[in-house]
Amino acid sequence: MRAPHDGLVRVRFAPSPTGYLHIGGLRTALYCYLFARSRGGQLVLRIEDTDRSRFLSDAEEDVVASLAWAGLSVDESPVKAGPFAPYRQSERTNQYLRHTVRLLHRGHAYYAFDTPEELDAMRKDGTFTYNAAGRIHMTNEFTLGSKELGRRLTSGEPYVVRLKTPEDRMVRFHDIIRGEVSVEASTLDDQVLLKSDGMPTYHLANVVDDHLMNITHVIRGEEWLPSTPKHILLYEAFGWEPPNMAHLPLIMSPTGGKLSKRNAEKQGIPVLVRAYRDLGFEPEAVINFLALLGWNPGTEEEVFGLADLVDAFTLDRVGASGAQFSLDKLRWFNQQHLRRLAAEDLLARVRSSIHAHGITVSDAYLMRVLDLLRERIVLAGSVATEYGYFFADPSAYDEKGVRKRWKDDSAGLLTAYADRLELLDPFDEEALESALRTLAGEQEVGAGRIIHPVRLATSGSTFGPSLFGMLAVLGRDVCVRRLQRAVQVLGR
RNA sequence: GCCGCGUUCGUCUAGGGGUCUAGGACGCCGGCCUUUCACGCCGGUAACACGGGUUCAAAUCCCGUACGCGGUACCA
Repeated sequence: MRAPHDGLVRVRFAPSPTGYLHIGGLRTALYCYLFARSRGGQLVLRIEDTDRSRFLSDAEEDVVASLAWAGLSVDESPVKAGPFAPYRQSERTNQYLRHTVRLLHRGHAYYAFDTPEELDAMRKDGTFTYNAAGRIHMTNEFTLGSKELGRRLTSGEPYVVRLKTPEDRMVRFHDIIRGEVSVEASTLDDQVLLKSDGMPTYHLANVVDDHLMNITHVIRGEEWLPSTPKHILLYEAFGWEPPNMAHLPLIMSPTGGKLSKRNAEKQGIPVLVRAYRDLGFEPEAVINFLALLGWNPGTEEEVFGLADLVDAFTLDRVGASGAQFSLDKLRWFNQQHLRRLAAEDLLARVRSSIHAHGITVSDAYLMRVLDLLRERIVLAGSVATEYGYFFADPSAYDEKGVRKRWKDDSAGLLTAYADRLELLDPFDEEALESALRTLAGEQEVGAGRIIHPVRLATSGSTFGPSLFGMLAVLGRDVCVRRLQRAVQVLGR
């Protein structure tokens, strides 16, 4: 089955605005993007807002913002317009109506009047399927008679339109990732196409729009695989050539199972794209991680920028089995990407997260801090949280550290060191170190006897970057003040 | 229940009949470096779900079983 539009590849990402963009949704969008771009094709963002009861008004905005944050550009979207506008399904209802009528005329669809309650009751015993065998027991075009049908239709009684599933045949299609997939038509439901509120279901809207928008490749999550045969039937009913299909494996939680919001957050894994942004993750790292979750380049290369991914990506290297999300690995990718940033870019990234924490510092100072921290930060957002002592005096001293490092002679040694710092010139790394070592020599103690308490006093912590580099950045006044304060607080 | 899709180290994966005593990465463990914690470097742990075929030969092909996941809505 070849798509009709030779040459130009057109892919669509079609989220439903029922919530903010999920990390799994971003992965689908990414694969759509990578495939489209790697083939010199186009990417369309289409909003599938046909469920009015679950509609969330700012979800679309979040999708657009999240894609932009991730660096995934689209060629056509509700906010960008294009030759196939509108791109919100709620604004295309006339199309769905028109096509439903077409199906009705051709005998591929029919009117049905069963209420949700009646349907529930039928399904209670578990064996009911609304198909060729089941529909003769229901209230519809086939069981009502033309007079009653006409009456109900003209009197405005609520109805749905269902697809008339063929009785006994195999429905087959080729999936780029899974190969040939086939299912017996009798196991399929007479899918509702048009709901009683006049809106189309996903199935109808999706098929109609993909066709009308010249989509050549449908790339979506595996959860759609079971309903694809119904879509194939719809394409046939319309007399259209189906697009190429590719069903992506699902992202699973670290304990297996769907990476649902509840499931994931219980394990400390954010699911919303905006949460990764707020936590200070690098968009390229998130993208890199997501790309390798289900796809691999066939080489041992792992760190990719978006452009590299576009160059390397092919759909035939996408795996078929679900992959568990791993925060550890994401953090590793984040660190890799952080390191590749030019100094100014790193500064900009950290500056924005620092501002978000209400801290103000000069770029010059922050740059010096970053020189010290560059190799150790995993997350831009962690500079403000884990290395807060560069911006404010420590509010507490690590308890375990105090027990281990604060000795009887600490107060005396620190006081002596503080005195020397007052006079130190120049106040730089080298001078700081030699002053400390000189003091240690005079007092006949190991340098560590001073180094550790000094770190504790100036940072509140037992670990961190090179001590003397840190003191130099902090500056004379801050160092002296913190040393004296620690002597006061920790005493002896 | 029924339908569909999957199954290589704990995790992401390479491999697609002989080159597999199964490779890489994350994690974990050890060592080196070091004032600390990281980084870096060196080393280690650890996998072909099971059972039948096919074949001279199977992680690779076929069938079955088990397990996992998805679907089974007037949700997408």
